Amino acid sequence: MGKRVTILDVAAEAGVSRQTVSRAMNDTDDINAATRRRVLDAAERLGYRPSRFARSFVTRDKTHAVGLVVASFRNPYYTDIAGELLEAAAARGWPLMMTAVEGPTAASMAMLSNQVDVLVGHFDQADADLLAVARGLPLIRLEGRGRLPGVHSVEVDIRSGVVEAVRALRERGARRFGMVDSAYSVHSGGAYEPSARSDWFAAAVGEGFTGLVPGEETITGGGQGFRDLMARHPETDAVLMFNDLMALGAVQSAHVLGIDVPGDVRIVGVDGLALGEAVDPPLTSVALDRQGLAANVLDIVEILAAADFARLDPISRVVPSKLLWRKSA
Amino acid sequence: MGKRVTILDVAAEAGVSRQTVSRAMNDTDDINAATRRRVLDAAERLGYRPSRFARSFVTRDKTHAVGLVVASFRNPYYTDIAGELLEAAAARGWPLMMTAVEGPTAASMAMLSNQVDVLVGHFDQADADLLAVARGLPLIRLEGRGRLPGVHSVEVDIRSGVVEAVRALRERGARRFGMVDSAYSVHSGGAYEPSARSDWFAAAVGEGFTGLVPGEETITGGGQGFRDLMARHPETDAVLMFNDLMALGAVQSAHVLGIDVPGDVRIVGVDGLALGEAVDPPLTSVALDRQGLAANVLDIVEILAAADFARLDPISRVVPSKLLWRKSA
DNA sequence: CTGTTAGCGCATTCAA
DNA sequence: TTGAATGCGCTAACAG
Repeated sequence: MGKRVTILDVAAEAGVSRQTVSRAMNDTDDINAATRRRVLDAAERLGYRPSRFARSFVTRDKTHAVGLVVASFRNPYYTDIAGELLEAAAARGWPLMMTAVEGPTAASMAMLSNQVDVLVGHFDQADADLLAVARGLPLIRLEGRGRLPGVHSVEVDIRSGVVEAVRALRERGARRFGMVDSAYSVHSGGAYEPSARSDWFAAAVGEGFTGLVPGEETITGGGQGFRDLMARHPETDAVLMFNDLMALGAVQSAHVLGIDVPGDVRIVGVDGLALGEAVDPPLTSVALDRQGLAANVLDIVEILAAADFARLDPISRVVPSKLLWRKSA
Repeated sequence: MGKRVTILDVAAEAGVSRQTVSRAMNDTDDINAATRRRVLDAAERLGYRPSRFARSFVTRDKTHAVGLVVASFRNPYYTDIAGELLEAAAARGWPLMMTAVEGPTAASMAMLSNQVDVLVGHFDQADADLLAVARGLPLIRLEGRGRLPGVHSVEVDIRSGVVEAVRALRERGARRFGMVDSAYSVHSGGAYEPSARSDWFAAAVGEGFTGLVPGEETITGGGQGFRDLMARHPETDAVLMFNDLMALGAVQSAHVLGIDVPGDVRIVGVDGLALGEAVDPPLTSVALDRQGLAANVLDIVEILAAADFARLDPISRVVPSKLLWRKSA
């Protein structure tokens, strides 16, 4: 592990000053072509590569390095959002870095915090805990609300979409509503606890709510939950699945059970994944406006950048959801 | 937009030396608790945040920053690989950065090249072109072969899996083989050109090859291609779809056409996406060993890191594919 | 426990 | 077109 080859070594090798090497490497025009060639050859010979740290240190250009903490790459919900963010960031010319965490995030965040200017993600932790591991970086919480200075957020209004979905389902003749909820809850200590989503749904439905069953947040879990629901409440003619992944499983289960969708039962998912097109019939869904989400996140980043990423009071945005009416309901 | 708050400002504000500020910020233990408090308060008051550039510059620890160029986040094929890589990198404690490119990659690569030590991706360009935009960084080509120094690669052996699939299909009684190929080809100027995958399939099948039709590399495209194939060659009883995404569409199309899978037609995809579980029947697939892929990539990174990311002669690895036998064939 | 002294490797002034 | 000086902001090594 020999010493690093520096600009000085190249300068000596080529018999020029280090500034000339710098000019050659950065391809500026105020340099003799022959000199450049000679320098470049010397650099090649020595295996010289400029230190990216020294370079970014000295140029100290304004960066907009966004660190994205992705909960899971197995779940298209997150990758769809990541893709949108990446695309939007690239369009603005900002590097976007990602890390995926499936367990405790502290280690990943510490790693990222040395590389970026701001951290974005679907964080579970409380504001204070987040701030503690963020090493002074501002945070943008996705689908949650930040209260403390330095914790900003972009919320997603699923509720209005759920309400609209119920209204639309009623219009089409649905009378008995059931839901398969997520069995997972951050706050409960293992026991199932109805999600906010299920509360909204129950409130919107009012009369005619047949039942609520929990299921794992997977395709298989959704299928299982749907079977449970239909076994306990066979009169159900409209089902809201906690998310599209689970709804995919529900549609598949309906096939197996000989239940016609949407003839016998109307199925609605949440998220609006592109994947909803993969099943027959294509999934109707309370869709998240991902582009709007991404745009809002980057707008906040822009504001933070203008303030040199100082600890500003919380900036909060809300992105409405929209009903994506396909064939399953 | 004022001048940056530096460690010196904080030192002055707190009435200590800059080294003490450094100690307080980095939370080392050789510092008096009261002093640290005072420094931290001063830092907070001034809105001080250490320059990550200066910090990484001066510590100059060995980094293993891997830059991943992802072709598309809409395609689970790439995100599954990205997830695997991310997970494997995190396990080794390396930051992994990603960028998604859906058009020309030069701009993205230039951006990334300032942030990472090595570039990894499914590159379309020729070695020489890659090297030109990589600004001296070594590259790892996924599912391709590097020939020039500095261009390493991890190839995936789909061929053996295809051959094995054909053998297994024959064993189960299949006699007439068709394939829906990808209509997309880098090298053709727009015209359809059979893929290598289709050549292997045709060679493995020999007698009994009914037809080859192109389709777009999407769920819908796969469904369309499958319909085309069955319309032209209704005697087909086994179909290889170019990839799983297209196979998802084929299975869905079969439903619509009243074709029983695998009773009437056996359908095999390629890639082994987790998504294959989403359809009924679950997809049989020539699966890519993603973990093997990720491990090999990181092994190469490790070798490169040991050589300070110099331009080494090509390192090439090959990851075998394995048949994932589910229910569609 | 705290302060002092030295760079890290580069690009950006300036002169020549 | 090239070279000499200067400093970016920080931490490591040593001193006190």
